[in-house]
This record gives sequence, C-alpha cells and structure tokens, in this order.
Amino acid sequence: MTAVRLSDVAARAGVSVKTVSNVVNGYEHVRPETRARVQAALDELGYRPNLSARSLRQGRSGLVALAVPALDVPYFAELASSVVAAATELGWTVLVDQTDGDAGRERDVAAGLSGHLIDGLILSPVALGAADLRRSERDVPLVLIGERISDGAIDHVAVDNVAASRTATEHVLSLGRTRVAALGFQAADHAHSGVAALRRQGYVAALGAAGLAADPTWTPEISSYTRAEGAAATEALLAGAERPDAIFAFNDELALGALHVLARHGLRVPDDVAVVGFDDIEDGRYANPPLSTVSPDKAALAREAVQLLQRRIAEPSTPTRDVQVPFELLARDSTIGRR
Amino acid sequence: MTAVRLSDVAARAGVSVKTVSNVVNGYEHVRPETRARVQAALDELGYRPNLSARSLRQGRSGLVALAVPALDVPYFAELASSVVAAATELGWTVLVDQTDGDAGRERDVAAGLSGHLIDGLILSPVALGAADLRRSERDVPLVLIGERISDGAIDHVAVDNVAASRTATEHVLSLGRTRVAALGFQAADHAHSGVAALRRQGYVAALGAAGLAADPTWTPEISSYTRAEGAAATEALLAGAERPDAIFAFNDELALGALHVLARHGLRVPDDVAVVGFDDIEDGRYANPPLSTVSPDKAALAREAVQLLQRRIAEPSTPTRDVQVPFELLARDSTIGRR
DNA sequence: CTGAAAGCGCTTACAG
DNA sequence: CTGAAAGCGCTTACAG
Repeated sequence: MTAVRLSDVAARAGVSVKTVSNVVNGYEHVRPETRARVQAALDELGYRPNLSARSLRQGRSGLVALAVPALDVPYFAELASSVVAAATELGWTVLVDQTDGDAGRERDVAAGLSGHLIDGLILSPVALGAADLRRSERDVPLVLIGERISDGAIDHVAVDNVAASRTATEHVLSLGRTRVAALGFQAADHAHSGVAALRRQGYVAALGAAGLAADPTWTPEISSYTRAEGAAATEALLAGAERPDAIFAFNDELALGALHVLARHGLRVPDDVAVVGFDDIEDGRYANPPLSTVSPDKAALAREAVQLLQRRIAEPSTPTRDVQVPFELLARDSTIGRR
Repeated sequence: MTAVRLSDVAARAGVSVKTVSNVVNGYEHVRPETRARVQAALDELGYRPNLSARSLRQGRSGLVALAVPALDVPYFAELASSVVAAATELGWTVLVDQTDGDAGRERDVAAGLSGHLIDGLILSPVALGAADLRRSERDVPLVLIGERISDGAIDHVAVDNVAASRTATEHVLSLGRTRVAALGFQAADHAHSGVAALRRQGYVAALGAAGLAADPTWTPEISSYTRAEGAAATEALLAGAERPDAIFAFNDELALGALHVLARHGLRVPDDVAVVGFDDIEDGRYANPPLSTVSPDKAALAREAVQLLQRRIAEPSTPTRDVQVPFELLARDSTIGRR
C-alpha cells in the first residue's frame, strides 16, 4: 500500500514528473544519463503506475473483456483460454465475465461493463440477438464470437455452422447409416442463440441431399447443450419403436451424454449406433470410445476475434467484418471404430 | 463514446455535482423532489460512472482478480465459475487471469496485476511457494486457494488433501484390492505445488495402515496432471510384470486417461482394475464407466475464499486464517460397478 | 532534451 | 439538505 507516485520518483531522481513519465513510457528522447538515473530511482522505489489514473487521463485502460455464458462449459473454457492467450500477446489484460446466458447480463456487458473501464469487448451471446445488441446504447467496441446472429452491423467471427453440421451428417451417412438422429433441436423460444437453427439447417440439408427426410421422432427437442440433456434425450430415443443407427449431437457434451446412455444400455458404439459431436473439446478425445467430432479452429477464432477488436478500437468507424474460420471433421472410434 | 459526466447531469437537473453524486451513490439525505429530478436527468442522459475516476479517487476499484494456472483445465474452470458467482454476489467484478503455472506470471499477479487496479487477489499457485509469495513486494490483499503451501503467513483455503487422499485409497482397499497403483507422484523439482506431495502422503498412510508398502513400480512419476499423462502412465503400468488391481489417480483427468487406456486394452473396470480419481469434475460423472472420485466442496471453497478476501481488504492487519472445506467420497461404477 | 501546469471525472471534507 | 473547491496520479500540449 506504499503508493509510490511519479512525483516521488521525480524527487528521488532530481528531475521533473514529465521526465519520469517519459522514461516509464519508453519515450525516445531522454538523455541516457538522465534515463539511467530515473531508472535507478524507479527500481529503488519499486514504482508501478496507477492504472486508474492513466486510464482516466488517456481514456484507455488496456483492459478488454471476454464475456461467455459459462466458464465451466468446456467449449467456452477452451475458447476463453485461447482468447486470453491471444490478447496477452497484444499486451492486453482480459477480464473474463460470465453472463449465465442471461439477457440482462449480456446487455450490461455490451453496455460497457458498467463503466468506462474496458476498451473493448468480445462477446459470445446466447440470449441477445443482433437487433438487441445494435439497439443497446453501446459505447464500447464490440466483437461477436461464435454465433452468426450478426446481421452485418457488428464485427463477427465464427465457423460456418451450416457447412460444418452438414459435414458431420454426411460423415455418418457415408458410413451407410440411414436413421440419423439429431440431438440439439430447440423449441423456437430457446433458439435465440442461432447455433441450434444453423446446425439444424446443415443436418436437414445433408439428409435431403441423400434423399432422406428429417424424422421428428429422431430429433427430440432439448433445452440445453449439456451431458444431462444428451443423456435424457438418448434415453427417449432408445425408448422409441425403431432405434437410430447414428446420432449427430450438436455439441460434444450432448454426445458424451449419449455415449453414457448407450453404454448403459449395452449398445456398441459405433457398431450399433455411431455418434458424432461438435466442438472438439478435450473430454471427447479420451472418451470411451473416443468421440468423432467437428473441430472448429478455436485458436483461429480467438486470434481473429482479438484482431477484429484491435482494429475496431483503433478505427471505430471502419466497416464491419464477418470472418469465418476453418473447421475439420475428426473421425474417431465413435463413428469408424478401432483402427 | 458520448461520455456523459456528472457535471452534464448536474447542469441538466439544475443542481450541483455533489448532489448528483449523492443520488448516484444512494446517499440518504437528498430531498425526494431533488432526487427525482436528478434521477430523471440521469436516465435521460444515460449516465454511467467512470470507474477509473472513481477508483483513482477512492483508491478502490471494485475489481478483484482470480488467477488460476489454466482456464481450460476442468477443475479450474469449475472453480473459476464458482468464484465468479460468489464474488458477483458481493458486487465485485472478477478479472480472471491465467498464469500458465509460470512463476513469473504468478509473481506479477501477486504484485498487484501490474497496477493499483485490483482491490484483492485470489490465487491458485503452482510454481510459487509460500516463501516466494511472502517475499514478493505485494501491496494487494491476497488469498491462496487450493494448495497448502501457506505457512500461515497468508490467508488460505483448501480441502484436507492428506485426509481426502487417504480416504480414496482406503476406499479401494476396503473393496479388497491390494495392488493399488497411484498416478500423480512427481519428481521433486516438479512438486512445487504441494498437492502432489500431500496426496502422496495420504496414499502412503492408507497403505501403511493396511499393512502394505508403497511399491515404486506402481507409483510412476508423471510430469503433469493431464489425460495424456494419465494414459501414458497407465500404459507403462500395464506393461509391467504384475498388473495393479486398482488405480488411485491424484486428479480426475489422470483417471480419465487411465480409463481410456484400460478400455483400449480390453480390461474391465472395476472388475479387473478399479479406478478412483480426485476433484469430481463433470466429465467424470458421464465417463464410461462413471468415475468414482473425491469431491471437494468447490462452492464452499469459492465462498470461503471470497469471504477471506473481503475480510482481508476490510482489515488488512487481521490475523491470517487457514480454512478447510469438506470433501466427500463419491463411489461410482469405476470402483463399485453397476448398481 | 526538460519543466510547470492543466485537466481526465470522480468523491469528500468543508462551509453554509 | 446543497454548493464550491481540492485532489486522487497520470499524460500532454505548451514553453523554454
């Protein structure tokens, strides 16, 4: 709590505050011997700048926020980790915030985290649509991540969910499966997030191209993308008259729940039922059997989001961009068996 | 970027800045009609306080930091989620930081996150010992979480790792297993964290009480607590002359790696090998088979940490405390089979 | 290359 | 119950 101020350092070094500030901020034109004297004083006193003061003065804090629905959801945890890494390289400190997928929290966060504290925000929205976000009196540079809810009015980075979902469906179809259940359909009032609708679209398109129609009995509605919901929905599927021979889960957690229930029922994966997920979270790689999945390039997602934000902060009125990052289908044991 | 200031609101409402400040901060003695007029101006202008200015003035920011080694490690992700929830209840905003288990980063973070920006810090150290932490010129209230590296000089909250580890070991011994391997021993120079040493202690104690000795062939050294390491160590165990009939992994990720390899080798869990982990991460609940584990009360851990920090911030010189939170053994299929 | 001084937006004694 | 003014620690034109 010893609050060493710039002026303390200045007194010690026998120079003005301005000169100390110059040294601290790496300003070029300081005489070497002055610099050395100031640096010595800085070190002796253990000076560290007061960021509140600096931020008040400059109008920038060097803080950016990342807001995700939940930190304990593996996908978001992995994403957060990547974003923090990418932002740290730029010398930013990241304030990670948890919205719980709550519209109010998302709005608050989009409104600038209740204060002129952050220079920018990367938001993974669930509850809020593009319209809400545009309407909200934002005064903070914003980049949306992971959802194609943007209508072009806000910078946005995501994977092509429709194509990716179609690829996953085609993968199990190519294995000769014809009764392909989908886990992830949501009732209209839950489907704000967009992801559900987009992945559904890809699934239906792939079925259609194969001359198949989506069968409502194989597309149970679920309320959240958790293992528990995946397990419950799979139980329901298995209770039906005919058993699916493949399950495409719209995220890995749903798939892991499905795997759990299939094992409980003594069904073999993939022989009886093939399972493919989406997200490529680490859990899937070590599941029994290892989970096939669509792997979005999370590092690219994070990198692009941070770059878009940097650009937006530097030039607030630059045209918005919509960046797509690549994905890849990882065929593991849960669809193609032991290699 | 419309930067509405207190003085703008004051002008609009026809009162002084002081009065607006009083209303914003919920000061009691403001005449109701004045309050109403100010509130109206506040709403119309969409005023939001500048936190940098407030923090500069008050010396407090309302920000606390949580520093964990990695956000994408399930245990820390779940812990972070709990801490954020507990802190939010106090009206704090949490800045989550990732140290990568790097000593330099931990030191920086302990030194106040490079600026008088945060009011306090909850740190889950890996690389730094109590001595380092005490020595570092800290000027920020600090609470340590999860490791018993504290020597009483710093507030600390954790589970009783020795007792918990002993309980896990006793559990498999009580099932009649006698060749109990342990996954989690670390070479001395990796064992900074203390957790490895403490859990090892509990394991050895339980074996000893059962008249058994720890056998080096069943306690392979591992370098990190990941699924990959758990898998590799289990491969090594299975390559040995005699097979263990139980594995106690010092965390669930190691255990999940073990489960993966046991399945690959066609071994039945728990019939051939029982497996018990530590941490109770969600992945374990849906593993095949579901993973028995020691479950520390993470919510309590988070709550206590936040309370200790609140107390330390309010009274910087209050005596340090060492809080232990309860744990519970969850016996699931991986040790006791299908119920 | 360096200094003196203003001002970022807020809160808080101090008056009234 | 309300106002005028100082000051938190910094950066930045403005001089020299």
